[in-house]
Amino acid sequence: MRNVLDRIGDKWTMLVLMALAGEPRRFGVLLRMVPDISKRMLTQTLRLLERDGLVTRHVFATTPPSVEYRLSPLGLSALEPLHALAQWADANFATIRASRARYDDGLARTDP
Amino acid sequence: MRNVLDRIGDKWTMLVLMALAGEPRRFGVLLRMVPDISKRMLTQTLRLLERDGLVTRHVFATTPPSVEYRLSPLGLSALEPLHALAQWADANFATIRASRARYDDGLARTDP
DNA sequence: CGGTATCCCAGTTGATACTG
DNA sequence: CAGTATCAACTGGGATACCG
Repeated sequence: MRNVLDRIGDKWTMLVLMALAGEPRRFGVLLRMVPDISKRMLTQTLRLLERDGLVTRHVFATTPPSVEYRLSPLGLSALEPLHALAQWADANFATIRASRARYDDGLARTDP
Repeated sequence: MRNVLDRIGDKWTMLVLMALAGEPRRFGVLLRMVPDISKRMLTQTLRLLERDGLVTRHVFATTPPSVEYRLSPLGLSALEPLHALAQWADANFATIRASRARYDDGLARTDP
């Protein structure tokens, strides 16, 4: 189970999964959708998701070639708990930011 | 939001949070509960959770001193989506393992 | 007991360049 | 377009030692 959570919890997986929600996307589109991800990391993340069976890869023999990635049913099912988490994060973002500011301020005032 | 998700998605946070579910725990207990975590990492994780307001720290002036950590209401609320995710991981662990094996086997057979 | 301070290596990532 | 290859830089985190 650690293995599964580790994959989902890595820096890019969740973002990629969410970028694939709804529609299948092409490589280049994903690259533009996920902020700051590099080709290298996008490729790696997609391969790992494919390996885990969360994403499927479809190559179209056009020129230039286009490759589409889409969520498998398993990948789709993962989106539910992931959305719940994202919603939680979104709902409590401000609170957490405030808590951080208070904490950091507390350190700053007692130390210098 | 990335900042929030990054914290939750790191190697230890989720494990520590879940170890704190239900009861408050002392430092040493957490150290033993979370497999393979070091003092250094446990301390760091707890500080970050405290900073984010998910965990509160309570010092008891006994000898030797004891320190208890407990989930704040915010931390408690985080547990819900986290449990949903853990349940998903648990439910699909076998499927994913199988997918990985199939994928790795496919690579192994076509390459050597 | 519950930390903090250092050191340091291994693995991850970003940049860059090249290819089918 | 959709990758792969290579290499340097950065960083997480383990090991270890010491402190209140």
